[in-house]
Amino acid sequence: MKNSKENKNANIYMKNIEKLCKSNNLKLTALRKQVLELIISKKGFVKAYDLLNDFKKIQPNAKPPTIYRSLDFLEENGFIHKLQSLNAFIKCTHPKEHDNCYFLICKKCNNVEEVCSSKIDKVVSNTSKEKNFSPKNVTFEISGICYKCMS
Amino acid sequence: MKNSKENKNANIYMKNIEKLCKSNNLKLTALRKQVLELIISKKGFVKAYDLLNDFKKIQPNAKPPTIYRSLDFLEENGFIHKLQSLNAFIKCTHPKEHDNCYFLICKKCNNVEEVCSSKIDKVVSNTSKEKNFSPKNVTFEISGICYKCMS
DNA sequence: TTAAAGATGTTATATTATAACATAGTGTAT
DNA sequence: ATACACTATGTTATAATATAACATCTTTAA
Repeated sequence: MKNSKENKNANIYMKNIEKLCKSNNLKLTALRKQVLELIISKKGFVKAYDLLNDFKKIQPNAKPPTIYRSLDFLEENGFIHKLQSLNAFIKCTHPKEHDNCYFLICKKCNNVEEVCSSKIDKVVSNTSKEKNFSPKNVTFEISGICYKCMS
Repeated sequence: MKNSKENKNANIYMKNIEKLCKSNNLKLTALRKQVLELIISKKGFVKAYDLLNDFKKIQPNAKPPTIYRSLDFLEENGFIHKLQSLNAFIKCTHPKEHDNCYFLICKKCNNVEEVCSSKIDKVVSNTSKEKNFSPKNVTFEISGICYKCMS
């Protein structure tokens, strides 16, 4: 029951990705799609080499570049994010809706909450303006303990 | 002339670190001090293995753990920061003055500006409160183009 | 239909980081 | 001063993360 619900959500998610790729003229190849499906099938973040091992079940002779190239494509286009403080990857919860996403990472349960906040956006742009800086990418990751893990 | 000024600044910086270690009961061993001196002698950030190569000029049989352990000590105690998006390290411009530091990283000239801003602190604490999250470490790195590199 | 561009396959290697255990130094209670 | 515990460092090995370089296949557009 729970699984079928998750599958349904995953299907909806993938349909959306396909639509976005079509409208943005992006090539969601079989490989890239399979890699993304593996990523979204995970509860939380995933490490590149774990992904590679998973992927080898589909395609036994997959190699690191297989995965890293797909990760590059998916990240460049905002379908996944790299968590820099963990060297890990996680799906974007709302691809193509805006630019930067921020993360709360629980050290205990490893849950990652994606936060999208105009307040943070503003702080980024204000800080940049003050410093005469032209921002391109923002890494904003707060690690700590989530409410579920606080006793 | 310029060099002697830099040496003087480095000396002042190290005196401050020594004072802080004394008052905080931290062991600034010869090794740790030499590693920190190498880091502060760099204009910007430094990669661990570059540091190791530099350090080998002093101590030819230095190994990765030599460096990483010192980096751990220096980071834990707030004397240096790790730039997560670059896998690199940089001295803290004002050690022990507060908790979190934020960075503007220029992709062109590789200059890194450390930013300490109560506005950012507030956004971190407000975001955390909203999400019932207890923050421990903050990674906040904006990469882009600095004003000197804008044409 | 064919040249160019893009995607994937494949081998090899670069880069970043830590585990595990041995040895040496330091502080402290006796 | 001695012996113990603790911390730091030395050393070997390897784990974990990521990319370079080149070959081949596919797609696209002229």
